[in-house]
Amino acid sequence: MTTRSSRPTEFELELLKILWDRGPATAREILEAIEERRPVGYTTVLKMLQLMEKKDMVAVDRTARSHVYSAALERGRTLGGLVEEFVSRAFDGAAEDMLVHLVKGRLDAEALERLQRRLEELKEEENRG
Amino acid sequence: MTTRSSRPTEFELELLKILWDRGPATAREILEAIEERRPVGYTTVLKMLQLMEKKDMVAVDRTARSHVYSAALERGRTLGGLVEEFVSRAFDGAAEDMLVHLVKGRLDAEALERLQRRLEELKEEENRG
DNA sequence: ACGATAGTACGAACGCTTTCGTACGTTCTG
DNA sequence: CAGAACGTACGAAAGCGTTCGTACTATCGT
Repeated sequence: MTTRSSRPTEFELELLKILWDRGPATAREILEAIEERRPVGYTTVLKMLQLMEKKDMVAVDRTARSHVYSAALERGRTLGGLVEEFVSRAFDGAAEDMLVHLVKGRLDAEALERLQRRLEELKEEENRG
Repeated sequence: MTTRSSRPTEFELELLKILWDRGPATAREILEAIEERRPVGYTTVLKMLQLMEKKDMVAVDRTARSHVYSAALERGRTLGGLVEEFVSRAFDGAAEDMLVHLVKGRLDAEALERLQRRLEELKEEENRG
């Protein structure tokens, strides 16, 4: 029975991405990472982390005075779940329909080339595995 | 000045998709379409449509007693905007990273083939346009 | 030693989406 | 034509995510 990995909200995902990128961090460090992009209060971040702990989205090391938080959800699985949900919500699960939108306007010719190569690799993997 | 097409919420998108698929419809018809999947109250749907009218997401024809609603947002533009937002939110805009998740587990070998052909077309379009 | 600084905990409120009850008007039907 | 059935309008509240103020405790510097 696979663990019911809960769906992170927007803010939760923002925090998780920071933890995935930078590894374990204190509330203040996380705050500073967020503040590079937008203003936010320290207690807001802290509260969020506390709520996420209750949801088992982050783990906390309380040995030091400044608690150290780390992501408790696996990156690939979490993002995969979000993609899955989004495709189902917006395209009734038709991943290919989404692809068109993804390519249109977002990828130039070079990116398309790279993408095609990547697909070629994935296809071979699929043929093997 | 590109029109600020507002982002539909989950429920709003559900209604829009029904209108895109089936064309103009009354509240009751829309209700029935939703009820094929989940229970919902008639006035809930109606209220939603009224709110969406205020946001210019649907247009209403009030000539008949049963008002007839139709989507006021263009399908491609709306879905494209949602994709854009999602990729930016979850992958910091790296559409290719998302691709991997999309392909993994969701697309089999045949779908990959189709996808590659579709990409080929898109690439040619891009070369021209 | 004690004021300043930095940390945690948490209640409370706000905004947004969703949901429905209720009031009221119109149309159909026997 | 009276009552049922069907339709719209809308206030109100519940649920959720986010935000912050405030209270409290621990540590640091002089």
